[in-house]
Amino acid sequence: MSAAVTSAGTAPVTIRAMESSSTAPGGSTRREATRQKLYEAAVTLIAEQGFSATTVDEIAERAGVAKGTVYYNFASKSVLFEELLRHGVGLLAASLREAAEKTARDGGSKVDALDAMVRAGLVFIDRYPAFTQLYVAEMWRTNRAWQSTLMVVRQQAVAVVEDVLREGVEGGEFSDEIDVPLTASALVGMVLVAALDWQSFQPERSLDDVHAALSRLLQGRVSGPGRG
Amino acid sequence: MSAAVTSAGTAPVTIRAMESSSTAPGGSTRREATRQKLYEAAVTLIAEQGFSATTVDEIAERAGVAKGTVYYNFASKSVLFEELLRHGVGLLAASLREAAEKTARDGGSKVDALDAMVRAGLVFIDRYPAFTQLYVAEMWRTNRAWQSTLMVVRQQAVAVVEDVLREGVEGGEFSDEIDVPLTASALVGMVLVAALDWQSFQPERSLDDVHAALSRLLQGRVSGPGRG
DNA sequence: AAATTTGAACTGACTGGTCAGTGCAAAAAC
DNA sequence: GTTTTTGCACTGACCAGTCAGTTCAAATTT
Repeated sequence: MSAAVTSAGTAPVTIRAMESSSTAPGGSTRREATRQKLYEAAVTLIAEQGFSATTVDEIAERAGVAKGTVYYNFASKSVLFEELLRHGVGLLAASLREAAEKTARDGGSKVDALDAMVRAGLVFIDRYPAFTQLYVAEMWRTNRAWQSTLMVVRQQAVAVVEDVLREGVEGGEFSDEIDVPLTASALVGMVLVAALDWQSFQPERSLDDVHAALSRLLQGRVSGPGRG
Repeated sequence: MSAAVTSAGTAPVTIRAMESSSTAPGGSTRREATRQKLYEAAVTLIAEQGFSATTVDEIAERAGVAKGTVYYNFASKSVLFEELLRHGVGLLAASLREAAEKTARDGGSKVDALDAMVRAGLVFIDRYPAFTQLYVAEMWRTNRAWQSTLMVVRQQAVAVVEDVLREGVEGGEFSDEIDVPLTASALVGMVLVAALDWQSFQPERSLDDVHAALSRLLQGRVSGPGRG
């Protein structure tokens, strides 16, 4: 095994991008706009073709920017990709946490919180389908340079689900027999795959429709005869 | 009930089992052995690195074969990959169908059938983790040459789940309100993601353990005492 | 049964092309 | 006047696919 983690020495590249638009602290917004364009170009291209099959020239062209600009803004193709990952998952995690917290504020149960998070997940995937594709495609790869980035990024999202499950167990709402990490994974997988299939094969269906079907599954309302 | 159906009864599925003898025009055993070696080399490399990042030279080297041999046996890199996909999903679909049919023969309910299929899925992923990784990574890509192969291949596996759900609805065991295709997707996703996370992050856990956790979720036994 | 032929299977150096990343002078934006 | 972007030529590595030549076991001939 080589495990050649060569140049881990470089200074951490500034991870701004997320809070972009609001309150410019003397910094240039122009640069942020360029980076944003590059993110958007890269995310769709990589989702369609994969990282390796996507060229920097393509990204630059779709972003309407010169190739040199890509390298002025990002140290390398992989760095661009890693920052894109962090950027996207940051949005997702924030959205999930927001959904869970709102439910808590409104006095909802933990199942309600999970349900709200399922919906938030669907909304996110509906809004950023390319990012979701890309995430799924790269998540379980071993041996990749950005392995550690992915781990961090995954944990950020899954942890929110785990937290709600754990609170549910502690509060007696969920059986203390449940396996929190595994159940969280399974729930994430349920939403992820159902949503991707929805986007890919039945894009005309409404979000509410899909949400209703997943809610039913989540709440164990699958068994039992129909009204006929 | 369910759960106790260990893999003892199922026939061990070996990759070799698929082609073995029949349908060979030249009837050469040597050639089949070479192709098998190439499949095995390709599946792990592509799972690790992705299709585009994996070179034909690497595949040949790992298979212990010259590069020319790859092209003697397959028309191109993509063709090798497509045949690999068909090969693997054939095994999975057969395994799922077998599990469902055995449950039916034993007079089990449809929930039992689903549970048996969850287990069969886990067994498959446990045995061929690389194939599973690769499948997930390529499934939802648009724009790829083997798009149609993937569709066929996906349908082969998902259809088995859909069939069981549909039969369950018709027999009154499941609510006729459920959305069959979407629920099937969600169930597949649940198993897929939970299993991949298991393999990636907690490989020391037993299959029974993981199966038990998923069974609980499947049967809606998540909510605790008090039925909050 | 030894010598010879056959051809499927395999080999690996080679080719034509692609692509990440560089370098830099000039323009544009701020 | 500093920061950012542009445009474009260039390099060096890498890679899919090719092809003329080799291997060897079985078939055929002697």
